[in-house]
Amino acid sequence: MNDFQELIRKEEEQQQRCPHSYVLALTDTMNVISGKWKLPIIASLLRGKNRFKDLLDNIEKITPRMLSKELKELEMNSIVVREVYDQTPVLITYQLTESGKSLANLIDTMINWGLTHRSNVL
Amino acid sequence: MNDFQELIRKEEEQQQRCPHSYVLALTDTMNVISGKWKLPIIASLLRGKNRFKDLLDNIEKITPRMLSKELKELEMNSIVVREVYDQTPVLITYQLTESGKSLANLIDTMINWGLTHRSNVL
DNA sequence: GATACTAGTATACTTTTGTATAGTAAAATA
DNA sequence: TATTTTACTATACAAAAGTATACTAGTATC
Repeated sequence: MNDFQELIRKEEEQQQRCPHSYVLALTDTMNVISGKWKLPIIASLLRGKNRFKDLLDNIEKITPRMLSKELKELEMNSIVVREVYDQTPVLITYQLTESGKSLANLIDTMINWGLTHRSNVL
Repeated sequence: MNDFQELIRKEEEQQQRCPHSYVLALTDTMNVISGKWKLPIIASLLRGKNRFKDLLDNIEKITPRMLSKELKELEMNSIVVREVYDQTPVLITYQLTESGKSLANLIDTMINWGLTHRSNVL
């Protein structure tokens, strides 16, 4: 293959690749939902559990270390906001942002794919 | 809290939990797409790359070990079928199943969530 | 005053996931 | 005959992710 053919091939390849912004968007989404505890935490928050202890009780087998770590990551990714109510005793809540709440649609799509896949495989 | 109250509380909690089949479906979906290389492989297959070498060349930095390992997992999960054409030299292709192809919709949903999230965060 | 609850943190460890590097067998090409 | 191509496998290792267990500080309750 000569240089010209190689150039053509590369250009064709470029056409087939999806835009870089799509790759970034997909990576962002994966970062938000991947790991053992992200989706259980988000699902619990969608159901209205919003205190540390609520989540700890609601999510089976999660340790405080993991819950704390994951909540921090979700906060950094703007999925969750941590709010401190300066009462006595202090009350701390974790609320989903708009982006966080909008994950419900994605989760639905994932559940639907999973259900269809199960019926395909049988 | 007495036993009756506890019972009521548990029943309310049950109502809030999503059906077990949904949890299974979501877990299935996560298993299919999680890991560093699953989505790049699926995306390449969607673009028509179907030989081992094609994928190896098309997916930046993947090693043959990982490609082989992931393709086997995708095959076990009925996302991909490996076909051996008994020519000489032998030709082996990896094709997406219907379930595999239908991941394109899920990927689109994920990209759209990611794009919206990026614009929300700015 | 002792115990319990909330909201976590600290340390050490195990398991899972991914990487680096080299090698194989069968056929095709130079 | 030597090198290249396809389609992988093998071994060892490093890094990331998750677990187990214990602990803390502040307040509240018995």
